[in-house]
Amino acid sequence: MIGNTKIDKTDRKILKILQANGKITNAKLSEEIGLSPAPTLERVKKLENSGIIKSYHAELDSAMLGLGVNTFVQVSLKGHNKPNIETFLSRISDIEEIIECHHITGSGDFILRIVAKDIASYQQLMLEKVSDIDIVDSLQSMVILSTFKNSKEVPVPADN
Amino acid sequence: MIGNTKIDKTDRKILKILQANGKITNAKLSEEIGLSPAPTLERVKKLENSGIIKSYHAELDSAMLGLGVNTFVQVSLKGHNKPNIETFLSRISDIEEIIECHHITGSGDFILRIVAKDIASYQQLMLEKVSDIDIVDSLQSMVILSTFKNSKEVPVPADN
DNA sequence: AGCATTTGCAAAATATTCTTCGGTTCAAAA
DNA sequence: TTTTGAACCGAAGAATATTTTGCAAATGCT
Repeated sequence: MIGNTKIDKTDRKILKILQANGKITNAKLSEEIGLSPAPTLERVKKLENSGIIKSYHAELDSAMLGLGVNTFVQVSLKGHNKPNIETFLSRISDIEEIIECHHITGSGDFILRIVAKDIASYQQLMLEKVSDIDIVDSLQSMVILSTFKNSKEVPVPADN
Repeated sequence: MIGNTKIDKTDRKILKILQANGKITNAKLSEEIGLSPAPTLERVKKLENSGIIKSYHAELDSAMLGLGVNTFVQVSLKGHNKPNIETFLSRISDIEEIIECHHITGSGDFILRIVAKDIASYQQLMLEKVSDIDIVDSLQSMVILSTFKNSKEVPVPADN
């Protein structure tokens, strides 16, 4: 067996807190869940080793970094076969402005999440690096005007 | 003046590293950027106080939590006026399964990111809590089949 | 039930890390 | 040249993380 994964109420509390604040000290975390530091740390380590906690990240303010354009793009490929898909993925995997790529059901084949400095550099990126891929059939951009919710916290359901 | 914000090459290194690993110790971070711990911490604090670093989060494995369904939903409202938009936002703001909501250009008015345990609970959520909002005109769900890229790291451009 | 085993926890000791405080260098401006 | 300020370093003290030990309750087995 690789890893046992029983999540109890205390673990769920921990997960909720660490999603909201990944940099909380173990001491404060233990206070909030009503345990002493030692077993608290033990639980966190177990959650990390089991893979339930995948990683920790700093979230930046993209506007302050000069990344003013934020979009979703629906991509359709000319053929939906495996080699085409793999070609597409390998072409976009190195483009750091493309921060998400999901294979989806529905009208398009993929949906991308892209950030860019401005419309000009966004256009350049799309023309030179995405439209350029010859198996790309159609692109539909959705520019984000404003974001009302952007939670880094996923609900943690009771597993029953 | 609120906060001065000059980002140099070292700051960009720090931002890149903290995006990838929000829990790195200040000691290791200082090693990686070639500085001693003291000025490293000073820079991190400055980036936090300026708002460039907004927060830190643990990233969880949603599949391991039993959240097997992951979707994007395009939402069109019946009227695009301000009261309608505000009504819509207030209705969805409390739904924790809706983890993102963006106002967008294009065919729809909003795009949502939703997580659910399974198709049944997803359907229930959509029917009872989203379709139910009477100013919602149309919904188009895109179910994520697989995710090829899900970077928590935004490119940090040189500001020139 | 009775015994052994496991699990979860707390307290204390140790190790690591953070954080602050002078002191130094360096470059730009007066 | 002198001054000023910014950025850095090293060391010391404070806070934190981590390990170890031992206890108690729950669990499993005969």
